[in-house]
Amino acid sequence: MAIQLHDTLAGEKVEFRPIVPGKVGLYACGPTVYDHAHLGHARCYVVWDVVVRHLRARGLEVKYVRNFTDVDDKIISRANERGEDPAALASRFADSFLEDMDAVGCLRPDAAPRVTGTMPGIVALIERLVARGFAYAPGNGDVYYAVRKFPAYGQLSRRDVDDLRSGARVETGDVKRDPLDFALWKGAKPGEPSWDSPWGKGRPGWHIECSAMTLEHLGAQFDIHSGGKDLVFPHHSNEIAQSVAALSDRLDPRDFARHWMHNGFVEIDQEKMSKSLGNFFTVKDVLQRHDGEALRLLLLGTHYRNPINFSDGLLGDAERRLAYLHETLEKADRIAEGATPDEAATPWAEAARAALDDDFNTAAVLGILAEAFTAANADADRKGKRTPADRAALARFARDARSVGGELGILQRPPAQALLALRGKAVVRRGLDPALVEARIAERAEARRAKDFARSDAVRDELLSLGVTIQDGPSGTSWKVE
RNA sequence: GGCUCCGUCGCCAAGUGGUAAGGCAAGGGUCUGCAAAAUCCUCAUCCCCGGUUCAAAUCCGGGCGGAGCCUCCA
Repeated sequence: MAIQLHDTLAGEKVEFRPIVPGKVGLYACGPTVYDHAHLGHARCYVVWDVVVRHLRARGLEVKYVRNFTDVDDKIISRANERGEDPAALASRFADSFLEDMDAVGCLRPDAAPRVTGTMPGIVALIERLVARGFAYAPGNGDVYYAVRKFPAYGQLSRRDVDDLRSGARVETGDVKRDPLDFALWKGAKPGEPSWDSPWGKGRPGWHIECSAMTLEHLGAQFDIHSGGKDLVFPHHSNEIAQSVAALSDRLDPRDFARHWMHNGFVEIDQEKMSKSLGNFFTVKDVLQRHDGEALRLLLLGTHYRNPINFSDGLLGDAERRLAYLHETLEKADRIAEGATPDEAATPWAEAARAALDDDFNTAAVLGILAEAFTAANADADRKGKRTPADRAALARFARDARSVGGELGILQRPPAQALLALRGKAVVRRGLDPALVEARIAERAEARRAKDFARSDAVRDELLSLGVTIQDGPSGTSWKVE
């Protein structure tokens, strides 16, 4: 089954063919670590995580590289505001980022290079660009890339250099030869961290780091480069210009990353969530009150290229939906215990994988899962004698649900544990005391034994007013919180 | 101004040439001491107008509405 992906450079969906059969090099632009991760980061890295998981599930050996940008204007200014060392601040937020990504179920990348650890590579690449005539040093300690020298500039974003020029900001006293030229190296200003270079002390520009890090970890040419839609221009356009000019003689944009994938934004009230607009939620804020797997489920409910609106209500829906999935799995496990599933995968699991083959259509997969879960529930609740075949079918369902779930990065915890975690967050949101709830339920059980239904219903109503819903089942009464 | 993209049931959301997945909500059953949960049934012709085609939500043209990029940004 061929994997299709929407390639920004091609402008359409194309068949994915690894450069080296069986192997994939994937680079995702990582965060600039000057603050905690927000939901936009969560979405983006959850998406690339699914890409990695699915490619691996299809038998491909994936090397996943995601960098940390730990040298940057904003890091420096934030550090100065707080009187903190920039490196320490960046390192602190990098740790915070990893913690958040773990919480939403992302696998760690195979390599996580940092700009501060890539200086020799960056300097070498800039030297090469200067030597090949694509970059120039005006003599003030800066080095710029000469955009006009690169014929394919703007191809990724389908922009014409002359159109860009008319909109470009021209600063007075600029040392750039062309307003579009961008900095590869910035001469050090007082009080800034800096590194030695042939042009004096300074630090790299924003874009060159990725060119250097991909070269170091994935080679001159690799399969997939990914990032948020907002990086198409200028960041990724500039990366192409740098890497291709430095490393390819024929100057073909394809000689860097074969394919480019970009994810859509998380929006709040139909507006892009971003730090500059101030309308962002950090992952930590959200996970304080909600479960990471539920957030992940919400993020996977929309195709990765489309915008996704975020609200508490939608997250609550996802949370209830996740509880349903785990409850169903728990039920299936209980019934199927000890049964041996058929080896062959269910048709729906194959359909789910096929949906992932088609540009990682996670939303379609969730639709397919929904039908499978409904059917499993119907089976599990059916009255009467259960045959070995019934139990084998549920065992197969549970196995395949976890297998498909594994490609999405969900449903990997034991259901009971997940349900407890979900309830735990709900308890926090409601400010409830679980011991008190349990005590009231015991009281109600006693009333029910005595057939005192008036009293039992009164207890139930009381709990309901606290947001606690109870369910009487064969093995006792369970409860959950809205 | 240039360049991308989007507009599908009350809400969320797949589908991008072959006659509208799925979820939530809603209404009606089953189950239950009553509930809850689960399950079953019901529930859209795809922003508007033209065109291409045997056939269009899907392609083309024109509107209207919304978003993004062109400056830091996932």
